[in-house]
Amino acid sequence: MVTLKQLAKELNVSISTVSKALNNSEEIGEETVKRVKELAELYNYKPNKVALSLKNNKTKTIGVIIPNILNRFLAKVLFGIEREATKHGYNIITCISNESLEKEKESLHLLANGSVDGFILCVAEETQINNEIEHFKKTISNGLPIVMFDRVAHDVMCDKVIVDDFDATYNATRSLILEKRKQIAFISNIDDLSVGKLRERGYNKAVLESEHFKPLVLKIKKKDDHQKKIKSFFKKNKIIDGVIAADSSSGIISLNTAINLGLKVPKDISVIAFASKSDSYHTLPKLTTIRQHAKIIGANATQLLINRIQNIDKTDDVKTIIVKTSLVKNKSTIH
Amino acid sequence: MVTLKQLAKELNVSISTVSKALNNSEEIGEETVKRVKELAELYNYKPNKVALSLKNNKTKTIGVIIPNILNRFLAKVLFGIEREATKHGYNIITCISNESLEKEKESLHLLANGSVDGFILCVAEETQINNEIEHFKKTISNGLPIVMFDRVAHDVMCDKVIVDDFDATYNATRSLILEKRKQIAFISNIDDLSVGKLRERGYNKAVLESEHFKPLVLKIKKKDDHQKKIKSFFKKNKIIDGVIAADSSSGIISLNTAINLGLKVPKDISVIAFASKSDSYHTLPKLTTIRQHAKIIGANATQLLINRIQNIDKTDDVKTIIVKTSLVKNKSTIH
DNA sequence: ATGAAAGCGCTAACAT
DNA sequence: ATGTTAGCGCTTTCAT
Repeated sequence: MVTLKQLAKELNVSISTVSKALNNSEEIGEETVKRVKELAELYNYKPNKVALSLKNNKTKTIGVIIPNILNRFLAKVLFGIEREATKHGYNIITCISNESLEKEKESLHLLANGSVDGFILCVAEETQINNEIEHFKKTISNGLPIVMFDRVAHDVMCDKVIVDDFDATYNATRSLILEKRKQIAFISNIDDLSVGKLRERGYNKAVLESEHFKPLVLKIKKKDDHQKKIKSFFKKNKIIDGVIAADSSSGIISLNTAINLGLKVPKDISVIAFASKSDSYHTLPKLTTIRQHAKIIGANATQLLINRIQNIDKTDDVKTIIVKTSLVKNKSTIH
Repeated sequence: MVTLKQLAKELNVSISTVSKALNNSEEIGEETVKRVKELAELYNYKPNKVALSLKNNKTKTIGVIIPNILNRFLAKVLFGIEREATKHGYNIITCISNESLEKEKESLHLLANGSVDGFILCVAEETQINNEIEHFKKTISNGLPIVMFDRVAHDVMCDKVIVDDFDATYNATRSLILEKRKQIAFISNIDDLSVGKLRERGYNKAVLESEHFKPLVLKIKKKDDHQKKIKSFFKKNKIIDGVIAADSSSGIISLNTAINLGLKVPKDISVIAFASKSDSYHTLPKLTTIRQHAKIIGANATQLLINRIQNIDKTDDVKTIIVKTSLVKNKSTIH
């Protein structure tokens, strides 16, 4: 990479002249500007990012810490973050916590050495279970803003972007009740997460407020064989004619298992799941899904963070944006 | 963030003394080292990454450019890259080209300003279609090494990590032939990609060398309705009793569609797809898959790049690592 | 044992 | 219109 120094030497002018010329300063003569720019072009000069970062005490880089890149929702949020960040001239450094508190702490720690201007993160499962928040607070008090999305730590004062999980699940459950379903089950493999609990509560509310209904919940653990669990759940509870799935995998497997057991979908049983569009193609009939608008969540989180970094909002008040879900009806439900 | 300067001031010693003390230099007195370290600990001092990068002319950061983060395989490779990079003290800056040549060029260009020490990338679809390679060559000649994985540009001299796509598909097709299948179809939505073509050729070879067989290929475009395409393909070609899918989506939809059409799997029809373990759970019976060991691919690519950055291999020869696939047999095939 | 100074690449205030 | 200098935070060589 060619530097100002080298250009200056070759042009027999000072470094600052070159710098000013390239930055279109009024001070420099027309002729000189032309010569400088031509040589810079020739050598494909680009200002060294590291030097600029040091000078400005800003890296134009965002640290993103996500628990699991194989989760479609999280991957999509990352996509949204990347796009929005790029739009504003920011790069993203991605760390994957793998749902581990230790790795999350370490990532936060390692990047808090001037590598990034702030963080966007989704709290790791282990962190939520242990309810640890000190590392977040410390980072913020060190002057590095954090924006949390989806799974958030409520006791940390920072900007947040969340989903209306409770309402979404409540409404989805209501819609199955209106289909005159008799026994609606709730199936989840994210019981440990804040959002998993919210979804269950939304389901419970809808079920309990209609007096003829009783909750019926299946919680699947990571190590379980999902297919087996769901199959035996269905066999044991033949009465089930509706499923609300807290995650895409549970939704897809539920529908396919129902069909495997000889049930007609949606005649005998309806299925709704938190899932993406492409997930809905993985069943026949296509799955009715609760869409979380992951890309928008990512974009919102990024905007919040950049605002805070650039201190556009002079207020110190933290903001919480709630991104509304949409219930996208396909053929796995009647209405 | 506290700096050496601040520590020095507070301790009434020079900056270089502090620096040396923290780096366990022999030159500094025991007592001083102790005082310095204690204060550094107290203030949670961390060497500024940007300053170090400038000094060392090394960022310890890798630029990763992937075409699509929603592709499970690519996400998994990214996971492998992140893990291996972290292990070696490297961060990754992720850019998503979105299969666009322009974005790929731009990302390469933007990060070639000292932001990263080298690149790991998977060539964008548009780049492969247009067969553009100048931007890669330019980057390399600017002194930034590139490692390509999966979809590679053969005419660019750089390290590569690829999959044995041809052999894998050939062998998978052979295994269906040995099941005495009569008409094995090949279904792909990645026809434009180098790996898609390799897989088709592997299939073709297996089919053509057994004289009783004829190739039967369905190519799905991005904009198509995958379910409809596959359903009508099956309806038009009732003779199909085996499917080799070049991608997970085609595999899952093929199997579910077959069942939807009343076929028994694997009795009436076998399905094998390039897909991951979790994909195999999205069908009943579980899908027999060709596994690409994405994490290993990511780890290998990272090792190659770090070796080159650190010039551990003094040779200039470029290396190509072929990561072998595994055929993981589940219940969507007989043998 | 400690400190001063130079230099990594850049910008900007301050000379000339 | 052009140049000199200082400084961002750090390491390291070279004084003292």
